[in-house]
Amino acid sequence: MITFNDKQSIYLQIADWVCEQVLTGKYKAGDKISSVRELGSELEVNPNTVMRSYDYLQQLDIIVNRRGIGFFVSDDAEQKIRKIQLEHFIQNELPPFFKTMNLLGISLKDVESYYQQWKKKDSE
Amino acid sequence: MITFNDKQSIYLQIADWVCEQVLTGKYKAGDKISSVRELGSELEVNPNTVMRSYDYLQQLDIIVNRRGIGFFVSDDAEQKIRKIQLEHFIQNELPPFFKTMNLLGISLKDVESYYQQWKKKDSE
Amino acid sequence: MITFNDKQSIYLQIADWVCEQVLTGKYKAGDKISSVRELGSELEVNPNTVMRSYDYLQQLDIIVNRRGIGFFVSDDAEQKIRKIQLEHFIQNELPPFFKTMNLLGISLKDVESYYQQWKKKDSE
Amino acid sequence: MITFNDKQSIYLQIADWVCEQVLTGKYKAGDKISSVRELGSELEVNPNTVMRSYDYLQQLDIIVNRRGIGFFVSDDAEQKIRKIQLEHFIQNELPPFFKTMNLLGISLKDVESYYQQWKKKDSE
DNA sequence: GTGGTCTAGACCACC
DNA sequence: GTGGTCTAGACCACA
Repeated sequence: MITFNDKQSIYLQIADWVCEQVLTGKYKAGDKISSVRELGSELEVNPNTVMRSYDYLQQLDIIVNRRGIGFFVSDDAEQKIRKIQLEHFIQNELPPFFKTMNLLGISLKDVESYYQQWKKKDSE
Repeated sequence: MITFNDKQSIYLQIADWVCEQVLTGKYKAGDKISSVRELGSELEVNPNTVMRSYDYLQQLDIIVNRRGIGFFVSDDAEQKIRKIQLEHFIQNELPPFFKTMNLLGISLKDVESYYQQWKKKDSE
Repeated sequence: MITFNDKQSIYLQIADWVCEQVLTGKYKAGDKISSVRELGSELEVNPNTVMRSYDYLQQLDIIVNRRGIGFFVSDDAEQKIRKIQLEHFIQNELPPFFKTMNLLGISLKDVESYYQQWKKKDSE
Repeated sequence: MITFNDKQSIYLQIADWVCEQVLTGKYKAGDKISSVRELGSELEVNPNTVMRSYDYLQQLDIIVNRRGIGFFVSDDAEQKIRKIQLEHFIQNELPPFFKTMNLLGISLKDVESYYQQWKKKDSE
């Protein structure tokens, strides 16, 4: 379901994955998300780790907890995620991305052609 | 000389910085680079940390050691760096970059306009 | 458990020892190996030194790390080790060995008789 | 003239090379060997380093110094070298060599075939 | 002067 | 509990 990356902590990768489900519409506002135990066993990860992801998402008001019932996608989750990720993308991802492009002599046209290739692969 | 970032370990940032010096031509093939002690005191960092960077670069054949004399930029350092970084960029940076673009609904034109802004800032 | 040799750095001797455990089947693919602290106190060596060994083995894909859990013998560790050591033996050990044999006038028969003696000692 | 190896100190490699010249008869008992400066510039090495080699060989009574004239191969140099190297070979080289053979499953017959190959190459 | 190794001890994030 | 990084300081061999 997720293939984990070694360079980022697992709980953040799980949180990102949940956000992705929201952005792609697989999780909608008000939906109940998998329980900590479910997701833990599914991903072969310690439930504590999943709990940490949910804690993190809860702090960002992306999910809410109803005691004894489970975690639910909050009403404005999608907007929140969009806002947070867009900000992060522009401030923290684009500048080093552009810097690397410059250093390696990669033009926007090059990026565009890679983009076309990637879209093909992705749609397969 | 370098302003360190909290998200990556110092020794990797030093290694990256050395690579940047090579790519921008400030260090050329055969040049002696600063000794671990020199660079350590210059960056206000422990010499062991610099040593770790140099170790790392040596494994990649980007720098070589001459016993008792110091570290030198290897002959094909620039090619090596270009190859490694280009590969990394295409395989590990572009795909998640495109994925995020898609998720957030950012087009290549958007990226281009950010690029123009960034170039202005950079040239100031 | 290991008696260290002065001529090679400790961290490399530890790495070699781990490889030996794999080659002799004491560690099998997927096994968790001792934590850096465990092995450090067992060998009366600083944990950092063990860490350096593990770092080295990890670069060779002989062991892998699971975040927060420990180091594990990688699936193809034995093959990797065999390949690396065989290559090293043939390219870097045999030629000077033969050269010395020639210079000192030692024949293969001589070597064989020493071999028989060594096997006796070893089996005691 | 010599291609230096990174794993051993240069002065020992130079000393080994001198011994080799004696064993192969290129230097004979009583011969004057290259001066420290000559050999230093020839090998592109600091004269101090060559001096250290000569010091080392002098301690072993393999060469002798005649003040103001130079270093000379001592009368029993060849025997001395043979004795020292043979001892070293049997005590320090053979055992780990046999151990590696065992671990990697290499037989004496394998070694013999490699030996034949090596002799061919060497005689080219 | 150069690197190379090791120790001791600290702090951190993560599982 | 796990590894990962960094510091401070020491000692060594080498050029």
